[in-house]
Amino acid sequence: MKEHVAELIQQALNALRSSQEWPADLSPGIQIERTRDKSHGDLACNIALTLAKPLKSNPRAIAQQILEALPASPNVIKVELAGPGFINFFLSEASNYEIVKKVIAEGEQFGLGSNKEQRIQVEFVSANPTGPLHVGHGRGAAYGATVANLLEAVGYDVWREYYVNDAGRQMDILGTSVWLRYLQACGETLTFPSNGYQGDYIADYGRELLDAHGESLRKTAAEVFANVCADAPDGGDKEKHIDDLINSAKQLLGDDYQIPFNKGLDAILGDIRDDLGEFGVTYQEWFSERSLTQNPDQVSRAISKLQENGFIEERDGALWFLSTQFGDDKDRVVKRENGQTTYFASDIAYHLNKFERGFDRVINIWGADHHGYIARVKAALQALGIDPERLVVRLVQFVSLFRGDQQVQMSTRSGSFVTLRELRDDVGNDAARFFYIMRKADQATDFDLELAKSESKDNPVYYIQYAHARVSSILRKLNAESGSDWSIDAGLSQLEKLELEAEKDLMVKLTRYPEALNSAAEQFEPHSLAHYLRELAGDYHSYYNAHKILGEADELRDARLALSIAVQQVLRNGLKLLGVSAPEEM
RNA sequence: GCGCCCGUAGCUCAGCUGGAUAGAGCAACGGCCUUCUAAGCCGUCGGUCACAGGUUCGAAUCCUGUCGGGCGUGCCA
Repeated sequence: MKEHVAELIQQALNALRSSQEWPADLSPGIQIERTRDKSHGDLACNIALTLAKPLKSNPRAIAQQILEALPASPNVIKVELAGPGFINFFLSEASNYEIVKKVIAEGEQFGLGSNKEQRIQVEFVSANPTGPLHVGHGRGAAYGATVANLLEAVGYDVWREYYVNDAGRQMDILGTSVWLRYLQACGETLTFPSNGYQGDYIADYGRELLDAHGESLRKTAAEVFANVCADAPDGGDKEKHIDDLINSAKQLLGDDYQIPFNKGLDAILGDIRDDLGEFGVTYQEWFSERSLTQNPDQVSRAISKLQENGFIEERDGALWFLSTQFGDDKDRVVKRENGQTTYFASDIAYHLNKFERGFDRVINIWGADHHGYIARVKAALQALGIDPERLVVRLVQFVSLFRGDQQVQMSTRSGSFVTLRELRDDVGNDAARFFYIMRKADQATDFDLELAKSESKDNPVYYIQYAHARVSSILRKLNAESGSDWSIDAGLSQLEKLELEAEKDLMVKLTRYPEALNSAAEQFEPHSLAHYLRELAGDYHSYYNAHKILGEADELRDARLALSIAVQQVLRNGLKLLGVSAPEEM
């Protein structure tokens, strides 16, 4: 309908231009808005206000001219000039009924966009596979999955990807931790490094390794700790201590070092994958960081490419990427003095790889603590000749858990963090998915566990689901009472019986769904869709409470049922995109 | 120090990218069930949009500064 009215305005402008009254090169963008106040009609256009300056004329006078040039339309019953120069459109009742027919006809397809022929990659979560996901990762998971769903819904070709950091020192620490636990399981006596992974699950992996491989990987504690620097509690350096242990493991095990390393990696990654799967979060690809360095070595190639383009400089034996030339705060090391490439170098290679795979746009969803990386990654893209605008980075802020007004203390360091799985077990997947995305992602948020679990209108998830279930409930009762003397077609042919203000409001709200979906997708802001659904549910609850459906005359009953089913359909479509179930009964 | 994000009702947050009289939900107070689920509905109360300037027909929204809060700022990953 917005498009229709915009078209009317466009025709009026064309007419005014061709009649020589206005300059021909005038081509303003036409904005049509929904009015906030009903006395302003249904739709409003501010075109006269924006034209006031270029035309050097009074906005009301311009609006008057447009109004006179406006072609008639069956959908518009009245057009008014109001306020400083707004043109207000009052739509016909019939135009509202169309939406009910459309929703019913399109069903699950209602609101979906057509193919936009653009490929978008969405990379999200990408937590290091060194332990279970915690509630912070959960927000990234819910947000990323929903953004991907929304983009897909409006017509983009979406590729969901998890970047697996399966290379680098952290993973070596993990592999070595697993091996040391294995040695303990074999009966070796040793002091576990203070900087190793302390979690109980690591000890489980050690035991499983013993079950699977017997003592083939066993070395004596004395050998392992032979040339290892003292740990911090013994007055040494914990970083040096763990690095020495890693080297010791690599030397003593040779190729077998891969066994405990992969044991840790596979077990944890498998757990993460299960966790996300249960949460309704799936990927097209789990992209291995290690694969970047293996035939061909894409990290070296990326560095060479930067070098060819003249953005690499050697300093103090290390290779630096001159990111300051693209607005970064300081230059960044890509290859260390010891010859090892940095994590950032892998990141450059990964992003080059993404664009070489042909994605038109790439969206990275990162934790807020990574925001310092945006400038340097964009700098690298620019240096590689890729338009940095094609990379969108969205940051997800932290989550604080509350139980009522009591904050749940969490600290990654002490290992007392709450895992995503614990959260899901506690409040359920639906509430978790919804609560995670109901706030703007770039804003820190409080997650009230008590509220998420409560079965009352205070809980927005239940509130929306309940509206959906209510419609099912009516239909159940209808079937039980009157059997089959009802059909949706009968309802659709009686829509003119819907003359209540509340019914019009509902229909207008339904027409807004595609707009809400589109805007949520393009802005990467799923929270706005969540708000929309809550409003729609609220309108329906009000309506339900004030007006009977069953027991009214057949024509009216059928019309109201059709409207109810349309509302239910939209609620279901929206909830599906958010990853929340739409129950038939509560 | 520098960079990014934020500041809207007592609380948690929206505000359709510059529009008309700033909106919801909690909380508080007062109503509504012999009627399709009261897991709900209706009403009342509540605001110097942190502050000060600027841009223009028009600013919570854009620009500058101040104050206050969060995060980041490794030859770590």
